[in-house]
Amino acid sequence: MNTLFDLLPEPAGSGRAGASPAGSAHDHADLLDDLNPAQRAAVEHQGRPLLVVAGAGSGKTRVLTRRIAYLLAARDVHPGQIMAITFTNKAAAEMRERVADLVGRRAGPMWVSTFHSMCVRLLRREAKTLEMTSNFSIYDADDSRRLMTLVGRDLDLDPKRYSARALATHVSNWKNELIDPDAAAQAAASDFDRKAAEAYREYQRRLVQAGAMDFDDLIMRTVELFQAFPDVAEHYRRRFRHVLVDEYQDTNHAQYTLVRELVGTEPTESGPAPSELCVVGDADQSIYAFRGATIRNIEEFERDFPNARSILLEQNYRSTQTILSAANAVIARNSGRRDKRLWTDAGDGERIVGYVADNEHDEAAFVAGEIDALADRGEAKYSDVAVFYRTNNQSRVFEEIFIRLGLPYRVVGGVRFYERKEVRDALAYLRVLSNPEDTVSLRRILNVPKRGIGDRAEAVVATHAERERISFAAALRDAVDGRVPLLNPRSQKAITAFVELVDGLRELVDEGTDVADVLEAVLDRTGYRAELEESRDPQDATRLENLDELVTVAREFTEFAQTVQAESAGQDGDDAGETVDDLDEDVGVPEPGSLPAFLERVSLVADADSIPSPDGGEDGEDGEDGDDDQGVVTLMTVHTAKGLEYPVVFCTGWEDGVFPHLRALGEPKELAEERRLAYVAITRAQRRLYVSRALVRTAWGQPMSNPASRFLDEIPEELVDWRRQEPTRQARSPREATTWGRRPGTGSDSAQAGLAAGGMRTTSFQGFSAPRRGDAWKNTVALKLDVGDRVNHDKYGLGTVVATEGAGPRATATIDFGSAGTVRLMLIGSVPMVKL
DNA sequence: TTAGAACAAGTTTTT
DNA sequence: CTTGTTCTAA
Repeated sequence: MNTLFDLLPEPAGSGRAGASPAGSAHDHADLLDDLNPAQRAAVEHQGRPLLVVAGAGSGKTRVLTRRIAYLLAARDVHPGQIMAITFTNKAAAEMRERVADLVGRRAGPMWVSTFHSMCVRLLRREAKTLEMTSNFSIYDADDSRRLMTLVGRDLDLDPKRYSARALATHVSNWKNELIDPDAAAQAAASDFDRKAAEAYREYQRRLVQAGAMDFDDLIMRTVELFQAFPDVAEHYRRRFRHVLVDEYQDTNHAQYTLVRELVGTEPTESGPAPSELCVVGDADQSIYAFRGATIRNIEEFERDFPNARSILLEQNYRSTQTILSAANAVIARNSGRRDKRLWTDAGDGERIVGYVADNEHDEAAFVAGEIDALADRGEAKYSDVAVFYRTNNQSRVFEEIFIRLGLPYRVVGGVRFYERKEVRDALAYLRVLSNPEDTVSLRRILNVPKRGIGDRAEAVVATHAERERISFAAALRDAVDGRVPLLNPRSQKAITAFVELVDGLRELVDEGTDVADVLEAVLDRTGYRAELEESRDPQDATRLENLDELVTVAREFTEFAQTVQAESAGQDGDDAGETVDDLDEDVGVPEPGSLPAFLERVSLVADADSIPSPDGGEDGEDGEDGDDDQGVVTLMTVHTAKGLEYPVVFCTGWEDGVFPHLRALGEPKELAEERRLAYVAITRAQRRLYVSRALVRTAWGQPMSNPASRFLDEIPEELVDWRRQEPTRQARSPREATTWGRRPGTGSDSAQAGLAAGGMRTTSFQGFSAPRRGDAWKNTVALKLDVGDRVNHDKYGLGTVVATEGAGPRATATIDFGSAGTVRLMLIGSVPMVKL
């Protein structure tokens, strides 16, 4: 929650008292002093476009912030000429703070923001140019999906074949590629594309009608703004002479184009010379292709920006050489990448610890035991430890065991605060109050809580709106006046009550009531709170807490804005020097502390969960610390872990089908991204790294036996200290993994061909110690099986195939092993099984 | 209109 | 096994 306020303009005079004013010759020497040569070059570079290829832990934030400070101190750049773009609010806040540490309050007029905030700010300013309201709502993925559901229904699309989700994804991809509805229709090659393009057009029409933009629009419309109005683009180019982009490998095509438009690529007769561009990123950490990020942008930077310069940062200040060597070895398997080898002068450190668990519970128990031992030995606090997994559902087993052992932990990610139903409901009310035409929000709350306006009534009103070519909100008013045919009196009454309710609430807003008080009124007058209070469902108690939390957030938001205003009123004109132009008047930007400002903030800061930082300092809102000031263990997906670092890291679930994920196994591109994900995971660790896998894992209620992750094989064996590589005496049966003692014939039964190999199983079947060379075996199906085939499996013995699914590298077979149970197995790679 | 049952589907997610 | 969505009966 803390990031909610970090992005507000610094209260005037809040610059750190001790910060030197910077700007003197003495100061810029300091700015370069403790940098390595490559970092220094990146900070000092002038002129041509600059790409800083920053390996994990190579100090890229330091380079960025120093560069900004250096621009101000040594090159006489005005802060108002600087635009720094990040992907997350957290990164933006951190950058702003660190620059402020260096240059004090001169940092004020810089634009340091996310792509999306920056675009919102521009779009609100230029709303008139684009002939739209500056008070537009911002739709997130959930809103988009809901709107698409309505569109799909109206176009009579079969929701099975054309799910709102799929359509919304398709549209999002188009927008990321800057393809408008016309172009989409034009290029549509398949049936699906044609329908989707049709849906796209309608979807867009409705967005406009609702006075709303989705996340992708924010970028795309800004690009359109620049391209359609060259004078507007030129205006901003003159203003922002320095553009810096963080995490460049995560940009999509639209964002890339935006950056190009922002800096300009060629000098024109009238316009300014291109602005100075500096992008920082690491292609090896590109893990968001599924969201439209295209690694191409960083790979082709030199082609996109001719005459560009690249600087490579390979020295790492985070991890031991052992960890870096593992990371280097894994990522080296990706083809076509720019060679890059991280190194450190910090020494080798401990070996990586490996563990092969019988099942996921055993794996979790191992992790918990290790954490406990590390804590006992005083080698790490709980807050030094992070546990990574590929998918969110894997957190459960860890939670179960941690709870049982009383090990304090915190799960980061999953369903975020602002994605919770009750929070979204409450916000939908606020959005309707702020923007009456926001149809998606309006229809969301129409019957929440239940007030007798069912699907039928809603459909009748929607039809009326469509026929009369009026908005849904207007149609509701028609319903009140009895001008909607086919609406039964009961529904009409309910709608009237609803409209009056909303009108009453809107009066509060008009009177200038604080956001928090409006919110309280919403919860009370609608009966939303009462309904939850009456419920006996324990989940509803949590919902109430979340709503209270939201009220608190709103309260703090207003108070914070008031503080800022009071302070800056007192110190007007004192700070930050003269403004560069009218940009700082911030036309169209909502009044600080107002309802629209609040809504913008919560739309753009979905980052509600704070992550306990490894230094033990907790920045979360629920401050219950672990005992003895040890903090808490952090659990999260690898994606969430990007950008973070921990002294001790557990990489769990390293199994083919889990990590790399099943869906990636057949696709070389996706597999490469999984490998980058593995690289990210490994490079989070500072001192100690653990890698583990489970032989059997329950997936969808069925036990699955997964082979070792290929990424494990890719770590040089001498770096790993395997604590355990084979199942002990137990757990050969997938059915009774924990209670199993012995099973007939184990070890000596001649029918158990696989097991007869005895100790050799370790090397042949698990194969860690003999990493295979070449990738050919990996994408081939080891066994072709059909229903009815008999097989002999190293672990489970004789079985009969009862079902097969998928094809090629994704093929799985469900096999009945009689007394050993029924197991679903993947047929890729080295299946320890033969067909009879 | 609503509540309950049946049913299907199931990565990752900075904004 | 979960979760969310759609269908059916009151």
